[in-house]
Amino acid sequence: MKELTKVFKALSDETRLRTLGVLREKECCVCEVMQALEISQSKASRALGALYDAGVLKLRKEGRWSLYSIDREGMDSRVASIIEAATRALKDNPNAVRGRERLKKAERMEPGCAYDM
Amino acid sequence: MKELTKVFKALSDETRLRTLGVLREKECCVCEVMQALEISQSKASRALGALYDAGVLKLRKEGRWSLYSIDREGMDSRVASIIEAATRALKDNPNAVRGRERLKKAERMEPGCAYDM
DNA sequence: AAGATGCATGCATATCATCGCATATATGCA
DNA sequence: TGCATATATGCGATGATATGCATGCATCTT
Repeated sequence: MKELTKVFKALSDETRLRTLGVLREKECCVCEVMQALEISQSKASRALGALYDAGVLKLRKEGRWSLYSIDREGMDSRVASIIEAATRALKDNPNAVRGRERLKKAERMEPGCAYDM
Repeated sequence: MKELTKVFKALSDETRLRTLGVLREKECCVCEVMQALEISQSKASRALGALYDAGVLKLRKEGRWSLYSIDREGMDSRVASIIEAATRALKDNPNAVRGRERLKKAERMEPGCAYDM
């Protein structure tokens, strides 16, 4: 039960949901997420961390990058169907679509982001 | 997006999730929920109210009773698939099962509630 | 009409979440 | 080694949540 509420809590925040919407597309590093969503580095890092803690994402370290992706195989099947429903809901969401648009432009090295919102 | 986060937020609390687990079974009045989950009246009322506000439940007033049930038809399809995943996840959850067990007793104790009439 | 019942809600309060800022850690490169 | 980059996190301020208690309100019963 706790595991379930944890997942729902992770999805209950707009930043984190948008993050999931971007990861729907592909594995991302923190700096790609911050560019795609136009958010600060700490905000992106925390959003990813929360989704990771909830068991939704997996993490792969590569050099100085932390590469996050949806952990489709590792998830409990109950959680998996929730995440699937969530990502499907994000498919046509305008907000999520915009995030994925910006993701295409995002590059892997973009320091000291001034975005901060 | 806001609608989605609202639904997830509604599901991110143990009391509310357990409430959904009970409603999975049948339409319930507030007093049945409070007995099934062994929680206070105000807690039950608020849990139901929050799920209602999120668009997950519908409400039918009958005499002095407020009868809540999962609004399967009225829900947005995106939300519906999330709720379906959630209720499926609650199907075998021990905590949720216990709630439904107690719900059966609650019926006996409150024959005026729901059902019949 | 008076009392009981079922429910919603305002208030006070305790707990928790969010976020920017600054900083720590780890890695890579010259 | 020294410096830049990518990420994580401690801290503090601000805001949001959860919940018990008391009470208000509508409805039913007698």
